[in-house]
Amino acid sequence: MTIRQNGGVMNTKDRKQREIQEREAKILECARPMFIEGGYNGLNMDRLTSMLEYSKGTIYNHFSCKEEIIITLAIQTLEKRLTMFEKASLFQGTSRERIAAIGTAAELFVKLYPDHFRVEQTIRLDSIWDKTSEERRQVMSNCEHRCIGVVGGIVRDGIASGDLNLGETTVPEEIVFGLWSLAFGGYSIIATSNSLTDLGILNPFETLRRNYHRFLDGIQWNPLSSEVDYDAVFERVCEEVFGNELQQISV
Amino acid sequence: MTIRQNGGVMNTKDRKQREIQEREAKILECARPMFIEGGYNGLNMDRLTSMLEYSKGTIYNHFSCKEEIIITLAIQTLEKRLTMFEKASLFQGTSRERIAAIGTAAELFVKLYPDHFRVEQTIRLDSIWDKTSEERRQVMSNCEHRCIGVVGGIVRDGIASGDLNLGETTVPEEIVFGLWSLAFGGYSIIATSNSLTDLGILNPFETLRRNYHRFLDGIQWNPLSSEVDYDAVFERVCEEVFGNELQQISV
DNA sequence: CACCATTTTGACGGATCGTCATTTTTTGTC
DNA sequence: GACAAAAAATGACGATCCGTCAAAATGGTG
Repeated sequence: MTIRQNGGVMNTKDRKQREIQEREAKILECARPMFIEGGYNGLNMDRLTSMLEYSKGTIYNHFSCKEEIIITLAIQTLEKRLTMFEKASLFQGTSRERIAAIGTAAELFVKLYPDHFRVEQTIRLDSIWDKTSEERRQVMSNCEHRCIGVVGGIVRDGIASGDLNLGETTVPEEIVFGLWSLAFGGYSIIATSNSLTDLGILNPFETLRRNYHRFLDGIQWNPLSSEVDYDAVFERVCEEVFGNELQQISV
Repeated sequence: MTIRQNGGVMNTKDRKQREIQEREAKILECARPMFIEGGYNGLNMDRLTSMLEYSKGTIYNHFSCKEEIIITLAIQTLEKRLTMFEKASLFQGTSRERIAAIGTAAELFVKLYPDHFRVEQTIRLDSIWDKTSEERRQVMSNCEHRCIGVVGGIVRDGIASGDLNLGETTVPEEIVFGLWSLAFGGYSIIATSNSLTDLGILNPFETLRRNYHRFLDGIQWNPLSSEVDYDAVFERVCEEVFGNELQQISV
C-alpha cells in the first residue's frame, strides 16, 4: 500500500520531470536555428515565445536569461565532441595513430556541427559569460577538461610505450596545449576568415592535418610522418570509427 | 590673391578636417574602455553621448552604427600589429631567427594590447560583422593580408637561402597557415580559458614559443632549435627591436 | 544684417529583455 | 465530485537602449 502510493507519486513526478525535459529540448531545438541565423541578437526571446506554444514566463522558468540558453546550446554540442573524442581514443594502433584519430574526431566534429564554433565564441565573450550560471559553466569546463584529459592520456601512453621522448624539461601538457592551439586556431581561421582562399590554400582541412603532423614530427613522436601514411590512417578512422556519423556529411 | 583666397579656404577646411579627426579620436578614446569593460553591450551609445561633449546625432555622423565604432577600435590595434610585424621582419639574422622575431612581435603585441583579441572576436561574429561597412572591412582585411604577407615573405626567403626545403608537395602558404593557427589558437586559449593553469602550464607564453619552434623543427627549418638558443633570440629581439615599446609592460 | 548651407541637437519611435501580479491548472483531501 | 491550497503558466508592463529626424544653432557670404 505505502509502496503503491510512493510508486504513484514517483510516477507522477517522473512524468512531470519528463515533460519538463521535453519542453526544454523543444526550446533549445527552436532556439538553435535562431541563434545560427542571427547570432546573439538573432535569438529573440519574443519571437522564441511566439514560435513555441509556451509563454515567456514559462521559458524563463527553464532558463533565467538568454545567455543560459546559449551556453546550453554550446554544452549540447560539446558533449557530442567529448563522445567522439572518447570513441576515437579507443582506436587500435600506435600512440601516434591514436592522436591522429583524435585529430580526425575533431575535424569530423567541426564538419558535423559547423555552427558550434560560433556558439562557443559567443559564449566566451566575457559580457555573455558573466551572465551564465556557475552551474552550467561548470558543466562546460568539465566537458573541456575531459576532452583535454583524453588527449593527455594518449601523450602519456606515447611516452610510456617509448614512441615519444620529451626529455626532462617538457611536460606532456605542453604538447596538449600545442595540439589544442593548432586545432582551435586552425578551425577558427577556417570558419571566420576569407584569407585562406586568398592565400591559395584549397583544402584547409587537409592542410591543418598535415600541420599537426609537422608539429608531431617536430617532437619526434614515432613513427614519423615520413614512415607512415597518416592520410590513410585518417581514412581508416573515418570509416572504422565514425562510419555512422559520416553518412550525414560529405568529407 | 586667388592663391591667398584658396589658401584661406583650404585652411578653414583643413581646420574643420582636423577638428573632425580629433573628435573621432576622442570618441574612440572614450569608447574603448567602455567596450573593454563590458563588451558589445557595455559600449552604450547613450552613455557614450553623455560622457562626451557631443550629442548623439554628432556621433552618428562619424559612425553610422555601434558596430562601426567597434571595428574601428579593432583596426586601430591591427595597424599597430602590422607596424610591429614590419619592424620585426627587418631583424638581422637567419631566416628562422626572423620568423622568431615575428613570433616575438606577436607576443609583445598581445601583451601590449591585451584587449585586442576581445575586440576582434566580437567583430568576427557574423551578427556584428554584417553591420559594418564594406569600406572598413576592406581596411581590416588589408591589415590582415599584409601581416600574412610579411610572414610569407620570410618563409620564401628561408627557401631561397636554403635554410628550408619544403619539397614539391608543399607551398609556403601552408606554413604560414600553421604558424598563424598556433599563434591565434594559443593566444585565444590563453586569453579566454582557465584550463591552462588547471593543466599546470605556468608560463603559457613561453610554452607557446616553444611550440612554434617544435613546428618549425618539424619542417626542418634550419638551424634547428637543438642548435640555436632561440630563447636568447627572443630576448635579443625584445631589446634590440622593441626596447621602446617594452618599457610599458613587464614581460 | 539677412540669407542660405551646414552642422548639431536631443526628444522620440521602435525593439527587446526580463518581471511579476493575475489567472489557470494541478494536487491533495474529504 | 467538490473544494481549498499549492504550483505553474500567462502576457501586459517597466526599463533599457539603438538609431532617426525635425528643429535649432552655427558659420560663411554679399
